[in-house]
Amino acid sequence: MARPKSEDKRNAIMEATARVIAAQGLGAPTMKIAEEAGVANGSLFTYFETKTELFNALYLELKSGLASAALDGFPAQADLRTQVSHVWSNWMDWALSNPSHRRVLAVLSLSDEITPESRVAGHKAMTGLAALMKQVRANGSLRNVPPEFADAIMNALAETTMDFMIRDPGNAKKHSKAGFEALWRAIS
Amino acid sequence: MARPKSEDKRNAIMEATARVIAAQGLGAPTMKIAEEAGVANGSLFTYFETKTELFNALYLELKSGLASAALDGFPAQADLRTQVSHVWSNWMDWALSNPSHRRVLAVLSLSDEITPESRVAGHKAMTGLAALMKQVRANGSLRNVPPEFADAIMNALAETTMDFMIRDPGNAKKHSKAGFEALWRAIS
Amino acid sequence: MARPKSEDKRNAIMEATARVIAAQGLGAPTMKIAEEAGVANGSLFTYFETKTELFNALYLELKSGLASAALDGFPAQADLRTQVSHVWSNWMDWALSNPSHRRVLAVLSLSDEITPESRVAGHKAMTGLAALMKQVRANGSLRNVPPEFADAIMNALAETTMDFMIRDPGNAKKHSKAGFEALWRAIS
Amino acid sequence: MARPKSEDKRNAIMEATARVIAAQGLGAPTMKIAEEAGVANGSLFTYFETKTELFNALYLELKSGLASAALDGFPAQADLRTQVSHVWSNWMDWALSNPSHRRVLAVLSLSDEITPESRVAGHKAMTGLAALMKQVRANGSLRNVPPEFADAIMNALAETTMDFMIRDPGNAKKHSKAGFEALWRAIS
DNA sequence: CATGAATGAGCGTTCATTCAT
DNA sequence: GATGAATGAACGCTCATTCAT
Repeated sequence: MARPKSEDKRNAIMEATARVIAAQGLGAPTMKIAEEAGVANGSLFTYFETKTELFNALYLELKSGLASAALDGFPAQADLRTQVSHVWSNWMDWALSNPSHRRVLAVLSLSDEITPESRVAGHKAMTGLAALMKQVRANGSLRNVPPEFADAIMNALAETTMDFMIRDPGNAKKHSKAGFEALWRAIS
Repeated sequence: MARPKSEDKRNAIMEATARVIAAQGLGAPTMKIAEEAGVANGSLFTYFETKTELFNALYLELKSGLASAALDGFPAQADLRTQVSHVWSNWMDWALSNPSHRRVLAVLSLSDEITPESRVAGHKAMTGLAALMKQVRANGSLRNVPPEFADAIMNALAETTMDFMIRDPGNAKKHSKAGFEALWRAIS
Repeated sequence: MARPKSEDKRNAIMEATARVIAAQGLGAPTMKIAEEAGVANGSLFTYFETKTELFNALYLELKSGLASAALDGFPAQADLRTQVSHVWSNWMDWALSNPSHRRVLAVLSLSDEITPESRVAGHKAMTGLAALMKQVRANGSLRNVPPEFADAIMNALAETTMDFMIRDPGNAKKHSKAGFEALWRAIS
Repeated sequence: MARPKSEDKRNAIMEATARVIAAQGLGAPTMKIAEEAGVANGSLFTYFETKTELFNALYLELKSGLASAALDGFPAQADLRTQVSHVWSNWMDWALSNPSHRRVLAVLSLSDEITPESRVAGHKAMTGLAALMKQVRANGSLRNVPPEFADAIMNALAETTMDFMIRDPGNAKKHSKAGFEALWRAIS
């Protein structure tokens, strides 16, 4: 499955997909995606065998982007609260500067076009975060719940907070702080 | 007055819709829904003028069902923590006994077929819960946060918890308790 | 095929049909016709077994109405030109006071829902006119053409003239006269 | 540039449309048209975005065909009667050799799927004829009548004559002559 | 490899007609 | 007989995917 000729074109298609999904939801026609990407509709299928494969690839790319943004400048030496807060801020910043990516990721996550394999791979991309969460759990109230549950709670609170920041960007800072405090109370 | 419109049939269609959405997501074909409901494809449109109308009706019904389940046996005299815990338990029970309803409600909530009017009506159905949440906010850490944010946090934690209960029903009780504790820490 | 209960209802349906065809052309849904007539959609089929039968009945009724209007006050003693002119005027008056009937008749005539039998019957209704036309032909330039041809020419010129009168009612009188003169020249 | 759109296929669709309309009237299903044309139902929409667009294109093509047939071999130097007679003959010949085209054109002209723009364009295609008609009017009895009225009369007589020629082809020549004489009397 | 025309299953919806009430 | 819900075949059109150029 060596990557085909033009990495550029592949990226163009992926970005176009994000744009079209943001605008029209799943059900985004491949024809419109191709047009938006500036390629012929048939060419799309040179890069992705099916629409489902394209969606899964996009899901993974967005998830990776999110994970790497979240860990950017991670303060390895700081105390736990600072570390979690750092990740939280990065996450919120990413959402605020890529609102449509955030929306697309939310929509894709809900879709059943995304295979279990992709979901697992998505979590793998979060490895760095996982380690952090592990510490959180070790020391906090979530000591006795499954790891995924703790992750999911963090994720859920983050998603909720992001939604509010995007909806009301004037108070983004405030919402981010409130969200973090709620998270910290929930998990610590 | 000829054959009257059958409430049974209407319900059958609604339930069939829930089942088909649960299985195939939005995009559920009206033809399959009709078949599943045991009526002719054309009959569906006797009860709901459009697919969108059907989806909105289902959204409202599920939302109302959830709300009334949540408030069932509400302990009006108890202290706040007990009240919230009661609602939480009801909610979890509902999800556990109607896992597909829960999934469908989540999917519909995300869809942009659901009109703003339906969303407002959906919130109206939650009036009882809203009053409870108001007290929670008044006394807790979410004092200074927009009401919708607080609601959304509660919702997010509930959804997350439900997912885990459904995924691992053997430990449902345990997950429910852990979820509630996290919630209570987050909001109180 | 004794006529069913209410002659009134039958007429109401017929008139409603004319109105709906005038507004929407053939393809007028039976449901809309029934509604317009103030009866249940199913009742329509008590009076007319099929939509086609209804259309044929309407065709005949309109044709008869036209024929009887055309012959109203026929000046049996007058000379030929006066007689033709009288019929012509009646015809034009009918069109002017029933423009929608005229339109519907035109549309129906073109449709292939109207059976050959109905067309023949339609001509029968014109018996009186036929006798007149026979005289015209006997004495004029159309001596050697088939009777139907002569009839058709008169019909065609009449239709054309009516269209212009309806389109430009301010000059109705003028158009009627011009049409008659053209007819008279063509046939005499 | 991949497979180019095939002019052949476009024509096949257009002709198939004419055939199906001739057989079943407007309401001709796109699926049947496609089948008749030997293409997949979806392909029809590669060539014509909507059924309406297809019908308008066909209308224009038929109208142009008629106009160019009518003016074929036009005797520019001859006297007026000869010129009109020439056009008349051409018209009748066209109808006789394309009876279904004629029927289809008649049906389409009546339909309200044909846009005003198409009608204007249709008239443009008739420019040559229009000039001829102008002379006819200038010198004849229709001097004081709106041009459209005169055109419509000519058209009506032509249609009537064609009908008879098609119905009774054995006497086509005779009918054509009789029709022309009636026309000439009417307009000269 | 890129292109875009070709394909045909599938969709939401309509509507003539039937039939239980 | 009147009613209007029930039926299911059709319809115009879309779109993921294939394939000739």
